[in-house]
Amino acid sequence: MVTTSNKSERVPSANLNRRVERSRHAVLTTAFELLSEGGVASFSVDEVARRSGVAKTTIYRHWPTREALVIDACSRMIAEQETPDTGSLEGDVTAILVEIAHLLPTANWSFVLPSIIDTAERNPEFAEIHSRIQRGHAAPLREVLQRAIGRGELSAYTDVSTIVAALLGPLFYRRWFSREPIDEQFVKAIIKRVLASL
Amino acid sequence: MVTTSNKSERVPSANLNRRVERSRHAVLTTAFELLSEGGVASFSVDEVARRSGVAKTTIYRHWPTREALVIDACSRMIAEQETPDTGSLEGDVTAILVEIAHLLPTANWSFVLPSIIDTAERNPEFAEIHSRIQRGHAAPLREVLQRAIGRGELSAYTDVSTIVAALLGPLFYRRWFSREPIDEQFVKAIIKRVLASL
DNA sequence: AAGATACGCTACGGTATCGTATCGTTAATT
DNA sequence: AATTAACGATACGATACCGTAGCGTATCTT
Repeated sequence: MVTTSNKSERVPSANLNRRVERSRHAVLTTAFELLSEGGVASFSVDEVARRSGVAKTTIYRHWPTREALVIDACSRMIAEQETPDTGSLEGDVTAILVEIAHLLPTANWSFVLPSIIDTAERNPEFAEIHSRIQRGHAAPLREVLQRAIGRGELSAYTDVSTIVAALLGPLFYRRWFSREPIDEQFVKAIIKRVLASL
Repeated sequence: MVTTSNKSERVPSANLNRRVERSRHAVLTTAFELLSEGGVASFSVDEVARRSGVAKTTIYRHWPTREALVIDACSRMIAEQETPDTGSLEGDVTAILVEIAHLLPTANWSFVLPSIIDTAERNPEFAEIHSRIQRGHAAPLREVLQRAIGRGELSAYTDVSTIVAALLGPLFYRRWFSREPIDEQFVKAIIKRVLASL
């Protein structure tokens, strides 16, 4: 940036940022919470102002428009998951899917995701966000599959995308479509079927 | 409330119904169209009135509230699919999945479904509708699997629900989550994997 | 201590929507 | 032909939301 030297290009100081950050953080937290409850559709800046205690005028000083705030709040959902390394493909895949199965009924993002998908269906900005969230979910799985290919545990010609769909699809299906419980037995059954076919 | 005399029970005549049906039909058609475009969230009675040419007052004579109309329009999406009968399980499953794969990128309901799922996440009435739509999609698959069990082609202890999730999940995953194309090669790969494990 | 910066509060104007009321008109019933 | 039922047009009150303006206050910077 700029040196504080001769006259100045006014670098924002730490204290100043602390103040700005306080309201920014309060707003984003509330926004995310509101999003979890009602989805993108029922999200309103007025409500965020009411709940967070931050004045609406202040909110509009940080975000130019409602949509910008929603998008910013959505980005909070891009939660990278850690990639396990058990040594075997089956171990890795099991670890990942059990974790996801555990998160699906409870995690906040699982309530918001349909709303984002819906919005993404008609709004490119949300399509981009959805794409990032999606990649985040699939990333660990892709990695352990690639590693298995590296070890020679899988053929180098394996179609990773298909396997990912075959593994994640059934879980997501149960969470949002058939709304059946996702118990460990189910997860194991899916894994067994998919891996047996490789 | 007056009896029309001793004899008749004032059955609404055909002509009267014709008139009522005309507006009912116009409204429902427009409502469904509007739903396909913008989802449940952006659905408005005023817009239906504008597009359909039916006066808003008339709409409210038939549906007590906006939500009632939306729900009624959503019900139009419960499109039963026909169940094939090729003689073999693989033939039947292939026929069903290819058909779905063909519909997923184009059919109107595929644009609205995320919106319904989102709404269903917090609204019991929509949860019920979603459940019916869902059962409609899975029904043919369940049936051909049951038939296969009947023929002895599958073990009587096969968990049908798991197989359905394993087959439909990957397709839905690609349509709404990873947004990858669903070509015939992919469908065949999924079917092969799942059926090989039985 | 003095000036700059971010904030809170209240109040707008504008728009969209819901659901209702009123009243005149058209179509169907008898 | 007379009556009844459904419809259309307009207007309305109520509410919620967006985004902005004005102005005073608290906090930070120097």
